[in-house]
Amino acid sequence: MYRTHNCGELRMEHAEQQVNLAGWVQRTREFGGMTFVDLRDRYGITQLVFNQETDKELCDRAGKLGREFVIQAKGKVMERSNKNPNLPTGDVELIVSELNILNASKTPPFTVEDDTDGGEDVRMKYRFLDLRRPQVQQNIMLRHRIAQEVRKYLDSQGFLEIETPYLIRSTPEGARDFVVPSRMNPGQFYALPQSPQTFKQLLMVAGYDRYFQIVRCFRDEDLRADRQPEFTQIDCEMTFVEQEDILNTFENMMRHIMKYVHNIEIDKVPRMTYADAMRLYGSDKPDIRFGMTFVELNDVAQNQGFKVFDDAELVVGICAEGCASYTRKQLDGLTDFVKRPQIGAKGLVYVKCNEDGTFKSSVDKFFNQEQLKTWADKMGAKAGDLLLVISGVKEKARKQLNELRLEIGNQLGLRKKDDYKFLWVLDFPLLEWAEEDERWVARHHPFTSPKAEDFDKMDTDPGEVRANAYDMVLNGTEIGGGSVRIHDRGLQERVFELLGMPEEESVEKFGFLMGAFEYGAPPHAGLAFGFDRLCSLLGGADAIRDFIAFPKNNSGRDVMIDAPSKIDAIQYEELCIKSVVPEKEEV
RNA sequence: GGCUCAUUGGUGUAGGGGCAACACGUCCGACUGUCUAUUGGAUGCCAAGGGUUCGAUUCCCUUAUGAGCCGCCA
Repeated sequence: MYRTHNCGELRMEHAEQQVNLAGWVQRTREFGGMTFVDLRDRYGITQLVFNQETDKELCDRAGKLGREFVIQAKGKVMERSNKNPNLPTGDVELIVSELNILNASKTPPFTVEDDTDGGEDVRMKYRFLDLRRPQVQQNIMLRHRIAQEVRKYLDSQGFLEIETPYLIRSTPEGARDFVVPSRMNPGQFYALPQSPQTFKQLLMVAGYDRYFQIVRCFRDEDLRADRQPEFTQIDCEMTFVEQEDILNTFENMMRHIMKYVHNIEIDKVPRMTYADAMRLYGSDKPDIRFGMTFVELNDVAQNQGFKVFDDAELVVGICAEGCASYTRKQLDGLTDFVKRPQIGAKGLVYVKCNEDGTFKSSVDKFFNQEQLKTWADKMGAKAGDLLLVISGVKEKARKQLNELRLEIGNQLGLRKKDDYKFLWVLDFPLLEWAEEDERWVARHHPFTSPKAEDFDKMDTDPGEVRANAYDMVLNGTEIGGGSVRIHDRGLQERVFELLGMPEEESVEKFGFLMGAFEYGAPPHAGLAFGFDRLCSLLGGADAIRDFIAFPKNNSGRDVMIDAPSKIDAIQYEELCIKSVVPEKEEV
């Protein structure tokens, strides 16, 4: 046995005991005839002490230990004369009698501690060192905990964890596929799954009425801080259930996770329709940690001579409580914020509700005090508040005001990371108009069932058809979503028709599923959670990278193992493929 | 596909048309109670290529790499 205890466990009660510890040298402190060594493993740090008076040779060897050396130390646990209240093990130290260097280490390029001096780049290149840092280990451990609680909960509810294949066939809808050439089938390719969608539905047809999987998914799209080319989903599907059952089951899953991971009890998760979310927050994933909901001002702000408003489809505002004291500079800052090309607003109208009951606005030329008061009343503003108003085409204006609302929320500190507010968003539209292809595409996926009461709109007004689809939102981030699936072949064919997919094509692409649906497909529904994202939210971070042991960078590269890489000519030959990368890019 | 920013020692930053500053780390030395120990000393030529200039790390262009965003991500 290399160790009898770990580096985070020794306390006063262990005093006088003979123990063995093993770990990494965090740092050494030489102090004349004494040497202190901080020994670290993932459980904590314990101080080792060497004294020249006791054993000069041993003390000298300890002084020569470099950072990140792997050592084993045997000795006696003693109460410290100078205790360190900052360390859980700070009451004791190990008086070392035997020191074994298990492995020396090159000097690491950055310090392996929470407050590291290393930048993002070096840390990613030496990810194995970065992963030694306590903070990163906390993240990885949190991920483990959440995964275990998910399994515990779903198992308790009768869910079966079933694996599905990674080498599948390419499907037309959705994101770009990663493809894998098949050596045994020249000229043909597997695709890596964007999600196990069709397989889980087949499992439902097969009678495994409660399925889940914590599973890797692959999408070949451009990346962001919260997007990786391979990411993990908690993928679930249930048979003989309605939307309500799904909502309850998975709301309870989140309740379970919050309770056992963070010891937080969450209330009944509120629900909001997609239409309301758009109207009140301008977003399909509203952050309901704070109010500041949209108020539409068309009736009080239009037709009073201000052309910008009169020409707009929508005039909509928010009331920022207590912000009437914003300076000219701050207001200009907000205006610049919404005018940034990413947001694209033409401008921003503000109204300060002064303490004396008067109003000061950027449109005083066009509106008198009385008129401004009707705005303030409509928005429930009181003295000291600031009204911010945007106008334009409905959808765009809402999107812009949403960005502004979130920005103000940030500025006012209303978006606390440890304040967890869950929300179900329901009744998403079934379809979305794809400008580029000039056709309707499934907003969720093509197996999503339309709401029965909207069936008659499918031919007349496809854009208005709502789906039995739902998203779970946490603090303004979509953490999961799903739908009640179509289990009727006739309805499925009708949806494919709406999507402009001819029968031959749908049979070619989804024939296996359609075929299966002819052999007794039960009603079923499901959803999937973005596991990495959930971990990052519960860990209080923005980047999911911090919660993935070996993430990829912005351009999909693993800088540690330097992937992707070229392959040998022989591999091309075997796979019957040819690279047509232009010369200059071949390097 | 587009936009923005960045690239200075082992690491993180500062600087600025002629001398590269600070901190951490590392190495050598002092010190018997430290725990961001303290203390004395040592340690870099500014991503690459091209241009402007008497002179470039600094200004300009290109490329590469990285970060963030828009498009994209059912």
